[in-house]
Amino acid sequence: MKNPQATLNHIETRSLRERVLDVLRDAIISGDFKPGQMLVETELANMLGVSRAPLREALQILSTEGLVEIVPYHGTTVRRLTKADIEELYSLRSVLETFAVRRVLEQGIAQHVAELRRCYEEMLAAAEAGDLKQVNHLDRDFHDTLIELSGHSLLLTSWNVVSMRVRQVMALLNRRNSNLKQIAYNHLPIIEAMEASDVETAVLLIQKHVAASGELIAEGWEDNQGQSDT
Amino acid sequence: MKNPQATLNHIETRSLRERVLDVLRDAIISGDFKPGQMLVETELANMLGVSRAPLREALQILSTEGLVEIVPYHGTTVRRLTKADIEELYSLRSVLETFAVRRVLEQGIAQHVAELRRCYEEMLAAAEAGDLKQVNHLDRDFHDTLIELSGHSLLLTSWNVVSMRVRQVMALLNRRNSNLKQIAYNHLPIIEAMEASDVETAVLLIQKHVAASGELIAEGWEDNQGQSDT
DNA sequence: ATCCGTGCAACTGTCGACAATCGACAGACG
DNA sequence: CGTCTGTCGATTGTCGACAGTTGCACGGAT
Repeated sequence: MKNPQATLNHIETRSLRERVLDVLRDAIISGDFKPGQMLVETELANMLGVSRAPLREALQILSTEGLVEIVPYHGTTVRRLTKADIEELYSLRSVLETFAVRRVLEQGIAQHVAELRRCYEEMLAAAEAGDLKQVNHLDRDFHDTLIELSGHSLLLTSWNVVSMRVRQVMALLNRRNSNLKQIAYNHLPIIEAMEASDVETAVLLIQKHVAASGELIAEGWEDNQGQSDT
Repeated sequence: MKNPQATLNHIETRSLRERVLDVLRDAIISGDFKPGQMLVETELANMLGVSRAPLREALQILSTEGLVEIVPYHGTTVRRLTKADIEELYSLRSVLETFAVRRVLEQGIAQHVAELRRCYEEMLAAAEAGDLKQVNHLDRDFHDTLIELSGHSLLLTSWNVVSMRVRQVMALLNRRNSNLKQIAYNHLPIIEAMEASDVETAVLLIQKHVAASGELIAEGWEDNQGQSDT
């Protein structure tokens, strides 16, 4: 291809199933679909302008990802999030991230940690600009990057499931924009420990980091938080 | 209901999708479907006597479970298992089981560990009877029980994905029936450490246990092991 | 002989229609 | 009045048919 025109973006060639999947997942993760909400197939299909076949395939996938609950002949609902779920979510998250830290440091490629620092710098900048949304995004990015750097594809897929639901929790909570800079600062010690290849300190710090936000959220969680009334 | 008759067991009411899913999953896990093998929808549908709709839904699920690979317009194949996959599988498995051990011991309910010992006793009995299949089954049972005892449902679902693929690896390898009793004995120290509530020893032992079998398998693994030639 | 289009066959992707299932409600019966 | 039973509406489960895409074999031009 000889650059026939500046750039013309790819036309959507992904299957309907995948596009439907993305739309629904986003709606759940972003909190547009509330926990407990009924997802009626014919309704959704009409809304999205597709037939029920690809829609159902997408729902099956969401089910295995734990985002929706399918009860045979009774319909699909957005999965409810109990306090116990939150506890499980953050405890497993801690385990996975700990594993990732160890793995990244075992490889000992300094360039990797540099990428984390770049995340941090951007997060700090966004925090100073008071951009809550961007801070949240970069926060996610930081943790996603950490997992990716481990170069462990199976870990990554497990992580994705956990990560999505964490995002859902955050969205339902609309994190009161507490001290943004503090959020950014919290990541610094972790990076520094990793730069120093101090595995045990890094592990301890990330566990504390995850546990702290987990407890903070679980503390004020009502089991019917952000729940649909229908 | 006044016990009209002793008991009559429920008739199969599960959806076709679920039943198809189980059949396909078993075929893959047991090695009947070889890695790389093409899974043609129309063929499978005819074999199973169902239409393609529920079949496809089952395939989508298998895809998210990592057992098959769906390439748009090109078909579905049983996922290949490379040496790197095995390494990832066993390393994550180690992490998950370690987490489970900690969690079980934190709860400190002695009755739980007793259940593990029961598994062990049965395994030993089967080993002495020279029943390879039963030993393998109880080996699985031991590790599944460990996870279940943690009472962590999210961990359990993550585990299931890992566990299934471990079973697939074992099936493709048709474990040479080495010293069966040795397999059973290997579990004893873990149980004893747990009974003594010696968390760190138990963790160390289970990590060694998993790492040992992982290395043993990865060592002799050809990347095209048990692969379909089609 | 090689290269390039063209049609074909084998799939997968999508759709609309029909069947099966369940909960709720109303009505019959004791 | 309570219990059981039949019916109904809504929703999911399943199917067969059709549309779209891909790779490949075939044939013609160079």
